[in-house]
Amino acid sequence: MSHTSIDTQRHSAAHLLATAVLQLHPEAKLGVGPAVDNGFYYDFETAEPLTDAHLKDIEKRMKKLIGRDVIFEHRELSLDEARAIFPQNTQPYKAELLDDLAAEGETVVGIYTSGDFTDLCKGPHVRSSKEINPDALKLMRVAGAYWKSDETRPQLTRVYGVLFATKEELDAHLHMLEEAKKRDHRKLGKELDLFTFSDLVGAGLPLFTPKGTLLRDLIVEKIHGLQKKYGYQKVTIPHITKRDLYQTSGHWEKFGDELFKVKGQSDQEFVMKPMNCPHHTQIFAGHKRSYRELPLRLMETTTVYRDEQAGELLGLSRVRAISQDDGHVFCTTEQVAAEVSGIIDVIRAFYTSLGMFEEGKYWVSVSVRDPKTPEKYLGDATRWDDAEHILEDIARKEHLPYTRVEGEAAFYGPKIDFMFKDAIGREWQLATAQLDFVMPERFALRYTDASGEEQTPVMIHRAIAGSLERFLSVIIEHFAGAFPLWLAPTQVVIIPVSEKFADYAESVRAQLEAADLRVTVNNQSDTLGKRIRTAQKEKIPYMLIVGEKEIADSTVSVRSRDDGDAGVYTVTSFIATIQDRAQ
RNA sequence: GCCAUCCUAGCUCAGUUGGUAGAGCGGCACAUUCGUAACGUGCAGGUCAUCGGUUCAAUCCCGAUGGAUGGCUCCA
Repeated sequence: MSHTSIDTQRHSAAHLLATAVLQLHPEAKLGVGPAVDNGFYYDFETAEPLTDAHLKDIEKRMKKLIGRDVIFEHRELSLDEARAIFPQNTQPYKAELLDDLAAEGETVVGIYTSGDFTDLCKGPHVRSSKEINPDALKLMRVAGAYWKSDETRPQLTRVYGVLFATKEELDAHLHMLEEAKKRDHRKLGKELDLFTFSDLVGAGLPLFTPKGTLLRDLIVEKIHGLQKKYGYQKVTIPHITKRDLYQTSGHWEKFGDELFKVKGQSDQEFVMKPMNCPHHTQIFAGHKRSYRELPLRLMETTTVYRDEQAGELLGLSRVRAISQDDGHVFCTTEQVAAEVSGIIDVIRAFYTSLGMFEEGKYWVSVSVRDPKTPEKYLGDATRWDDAEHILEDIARKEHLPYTRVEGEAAFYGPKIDFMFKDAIGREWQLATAQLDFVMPERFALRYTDASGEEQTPVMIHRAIAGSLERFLSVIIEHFAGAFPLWLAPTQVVIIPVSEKFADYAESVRAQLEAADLRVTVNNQSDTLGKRIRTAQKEKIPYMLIVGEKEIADSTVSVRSRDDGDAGVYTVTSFIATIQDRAQ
């Protein structure tokens, strides 16, 4: 009977994992092995690389150990005693941890022994391995991981396992992973024909099909509609620029490696734009500005290009050509709070329309400086303090579920980021509002205030969907491809029972199109059942079946993607029923 | 970029312990004209990711490159 917490069991399982690996690789050098969400891991450096093929054997050995009633015993040792157990030559990582502890002023360290395995460890642990349920344990995969998460240090092999209290919980977890796989946007993007990749075009460069492009346009139009009353104006900028722009903005120094370089006929070197803000500042700088023009709100949906590390790319979630619904507000310090509130209004309205703005489905990061590394941020400290306070105040007033996260600020200012989860719980930043006191200064932006003095405006960067690619990946998974009516690429498919009713189908199509609905007719010679199945797999919200019965009184038989048979409607009453949800 | 695994038809996947390959779905043709999740028959479609090496012979073994996946690092 176990009275220890599942986290304790997971941590102990990590020790058993190390024990099992040492049986196979007595020379293995050990890193660390903590409990994590749903399980545990341990990092190893072995002479022969550990691979997935070894997992079965290791898992079997772990289960054997569990059955053997291994007792976990705790001891406190002096540093020197511990160093004798973890000598530099055979266990350099443990030895380094001991050095770290010594540097922190520790004089005694905790040691746990379980069977013939001894580890440097604070605990706590189970008393006996029997407290762990072997049927609820599974090793999942191996992965590389840098020692101390530092890419300049050696890379160890990390073995991940999951552990629960019961086999039922393990099965439920594995089932959840299966379900998540089914709604993976990479799979659905292919099945629903939304986007594709080409080896000839390159990694991280998605190609959007007509349906995928429709989705993008619908999203962008929705955002435009919601923010109409906030006074944004569309602008257009070229996709390349001289490097001078980023040398002035400060981006060159920080992100030079990730810029795509472009050369023309002259020696002049251009770069693909990795962001739009510097360009937008030059629109502000285009002529003398008065305080009467502020806030000046510019926006544009446009693509930026970033040479992301190859290993970082992931479907649409992380790409090299990133389409942003990017906006920049130039305003006075006094206007900042109202402007940010307005942005949050739009974010709230937009995500509410998708059912994603619900408690527990998102959280908000008030991203501020890391006080330990002030050199990473540009601009003077007082302005930073003010800006961070403004954002936190707004988050509080707007009742957002926010957390202050140190070290997440951009180098030019603090920000509010809206974080949403995908199908398997990975979090993605979508909407954002970022304050910037630095860039206006660097570009020497000025406006004339009411008393005729020149002043520097504040700049606010904002995105509602963020990266359209990332946004699409999240909503494809959120809806498992079954988009709400207004977002469905095809909203209605008309299925005539047989070819004899094709003319009627066409007349129904014309009526629906006149009502601005996106409609297709499926006239293929497949059976009715087959065409319904096809529509269902394409996740088209409504199927209208028309045949002899319907022609007689100008009706359609409605089948809903989500609820099945929905009854008979006249064409006009069907349109009236769905029209509100269709736009 | 790093570690590991992987790449066979448009898609999902079999297969060959080295003798140049198959299925289902999809596509096309014919047939069918059907009442709420798969009618039937036939055909087309692959230098087995690319390039190089070993070999009498490579889709299979080795290497490089490209791409994908799971992590790590990074993310304006």
